[in-house]
Amino acid sequence: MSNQLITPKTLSGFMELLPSEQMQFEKIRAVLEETYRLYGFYPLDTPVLESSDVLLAKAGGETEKQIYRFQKGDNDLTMRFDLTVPLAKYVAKNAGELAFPFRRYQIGKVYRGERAQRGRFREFYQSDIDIIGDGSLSIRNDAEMPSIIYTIFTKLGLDDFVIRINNRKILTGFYAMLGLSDRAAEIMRIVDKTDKIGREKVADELRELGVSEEQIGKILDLMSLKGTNSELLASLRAIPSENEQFCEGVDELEQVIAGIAAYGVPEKNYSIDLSIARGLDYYTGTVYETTLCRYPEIGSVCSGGRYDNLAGYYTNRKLPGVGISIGLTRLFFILSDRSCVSTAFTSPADLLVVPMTDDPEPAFAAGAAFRSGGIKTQVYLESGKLKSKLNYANRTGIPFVLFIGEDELASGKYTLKNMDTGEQISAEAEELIRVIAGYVRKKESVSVLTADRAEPAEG
RNA sequence: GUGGGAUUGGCGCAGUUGGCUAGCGCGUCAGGUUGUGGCCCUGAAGGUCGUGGGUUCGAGCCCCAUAUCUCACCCCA
Repeated sequence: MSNQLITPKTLSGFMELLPSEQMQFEKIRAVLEETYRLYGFYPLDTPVLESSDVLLAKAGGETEKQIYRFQKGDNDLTMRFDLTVPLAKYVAKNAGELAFPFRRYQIGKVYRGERAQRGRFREFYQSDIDIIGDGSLSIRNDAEMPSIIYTIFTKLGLDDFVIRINNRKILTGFYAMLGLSDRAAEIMRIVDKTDKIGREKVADELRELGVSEEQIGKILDLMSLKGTNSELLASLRAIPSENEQFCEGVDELEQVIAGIAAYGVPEKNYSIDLSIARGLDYYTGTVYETTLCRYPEIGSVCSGGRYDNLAGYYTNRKLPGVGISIGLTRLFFILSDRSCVSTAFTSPADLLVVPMTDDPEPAFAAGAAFRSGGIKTQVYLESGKLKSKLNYANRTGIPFVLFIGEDELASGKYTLKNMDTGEQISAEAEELIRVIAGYVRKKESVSVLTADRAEPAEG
């Protein structure tokens, strides 16, 4: 009979969590969501499936190979591979109904049919915010994005991160000045890999592309400019250029950097980095990439940028936007892998009501009373030994158990046991609610992450 | 798509140059303790060693094939 069983398995590249891990994940997710709301973004939920012609309007090359696409009847369907393209469609479709600038956040699963790898998933959460303008959108929005990221990461308990910022106009303008406009996109893709493969290999790849030694030298010199943000801006200013795009890029970058400072983001958490370019080619100006300093090898956990014409595939209306996307699944994976996520307080409830008599009704009444007092309450409904009931509270981490037996029914008071301390008190519901609420509040005030104290595990 | 590693009770692993009844830790269940958990002690259940062939007196171990997982490359969150 056992040979007829089907092995319970989860597909490679699909993350599935145990209950306490899921609680941790949800806590992080809640921080993101709260923060987005705090900054005045609308929630948005678009379908996981879209018509292929809609989703693949801009795709091509590598992207297309990694897409989940299939036929159902006469429909050609594709699973979304990011949240930005569906947003572009949504805004184009509903432009008449929306108030611009349109600010939305979306936390949702996306799908990429690439080979799974450490920290790389086929199904993963992206957590996006974007601001879309009608006709135009102030560059100041480009400065707001990093400030939101800063707020979120700080709330999570991370402080050792850098939001790296560049502007693609600087790169495209610069490459144009070198007479390399025709290969700008490829050059950016290569340059973007510097962190990973190093200067030498970047030079090799550029050489293969047919870029001359002199040009390579200049490209490498530009991207390896070092210094503080103001020093870097000064260096850029010092580059003699008549190229309009280049100058515009430097202007924009300067405004964005000034804006981020004005938003109160500490200097150590953001910096100009002329080597980041982003692979996706819909970015037209500001680009961001965020790395955790303790874990540089995992790459970017959050990236995005400015796109002037993403909705251009769907409408003639000009709808420029700027957005940023947190790779929530990857962020969670790496943080819990490094034991940085606090395992404290992942229980689904604050109170477990345990009936000690055959009559469950007093327990139901107690459950209702504590819930209306704001206490997350479960009533234990199974028969069995007290030992296994208490053990259930242990396993799930429920911090309080309420006993309702002969004694309690006779006295009209409940017995409340604190599972951490073992301490028991006897009182009426109202008082016990205060005790539980106070205890729970204290426990919940602990930061979601313990990253600051954790040593990065070497592997 | 290209390379490397792995697959042994629910989970994590050990298993020597091929040799008796395949072990360990965690977990589960029962008891020690019938309204008081975690710790401890005792005991029990649970395995066709991924699958299919082959070599051998004998295979968890060697050979071939295959599946799945995993790490890395490409690309990306």
